[in-house]
Amino acid sequence: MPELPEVETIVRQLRPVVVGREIRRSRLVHEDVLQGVTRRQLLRGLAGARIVSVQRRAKHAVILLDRNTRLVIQPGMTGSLLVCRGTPEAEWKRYAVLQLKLDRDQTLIFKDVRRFGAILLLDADGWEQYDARLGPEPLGSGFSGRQLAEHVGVTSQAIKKALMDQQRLAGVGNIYANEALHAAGIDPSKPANRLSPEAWGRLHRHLRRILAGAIVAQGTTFRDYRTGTGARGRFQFALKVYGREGEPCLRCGTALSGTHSIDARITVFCHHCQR
DNA sequence: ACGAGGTCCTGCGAGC
DNA sequence: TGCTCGCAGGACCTCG
Repeated sequence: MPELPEVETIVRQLRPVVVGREIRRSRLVHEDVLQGVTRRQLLRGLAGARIVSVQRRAKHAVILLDRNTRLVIQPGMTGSLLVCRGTPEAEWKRYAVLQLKLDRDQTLIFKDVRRFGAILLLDADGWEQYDARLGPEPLGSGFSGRQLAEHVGVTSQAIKKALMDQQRLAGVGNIYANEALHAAGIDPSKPANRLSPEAWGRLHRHLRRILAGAIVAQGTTFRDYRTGTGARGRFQFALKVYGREGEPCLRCGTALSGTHSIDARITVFCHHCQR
């Protein structure tokens, strides 16, 4: 389940390989991942285009083409973006959704087993609207605890749900929301608008620390996630709560609780440390 | 504006 | 051994 650190890892690896490359051939295997674009429009939009840059926004990879259009890939839960030279291994091709043959013998593959992911092709206006619907980047320079509170703390929703709302804050999903709330000692079910300024400060600090650390570790591979070269991340070894339901809290020893009561997603927390 | 719940899709593992 | 079923959940949708 690629979140901010996973997608950041992927785009950092893709960037040196694919920037400047020309798309020679495109193959779209599944159309159900297309959003707001038809097969014909996509293939025509990609044919012969040159890749200008590869960026990340929220949990999405954004490939800028020399026609001022952007190929946006949302990996969803099980999506991976992979590059290789020559022929990709069979495992990559098996669940390929989109395969791009580039010059210099490079291949870029978007594979997605469950196809919860999405592919968009946006013009400048479309991108502006897309970008505007996403909240601020938590690792952006100048992103403060105060800004976090202003964007996330304006709702009575559970803080965990609000944290994962991409319109309020970009890039945080279930794993890092669980981790950050535990590190900050905040009850995931607490209404977001009831956090104290001190709590926002702690959450801001720990969220950024955890996201940055996860990028260094090249992300969390729980099941499907792979880096841009097909390797596993290493942050799963640094997780303090996610996947540790029933095991002792590493801070106080209390058995960690697990619940699906917030947004129907697994929430793991320490009822002793998180108030 | 909120929570609850459904939808998309497939692999995997638990349980019978 | 072989089957069914629940679970994993990002983004989006409807309903009350």
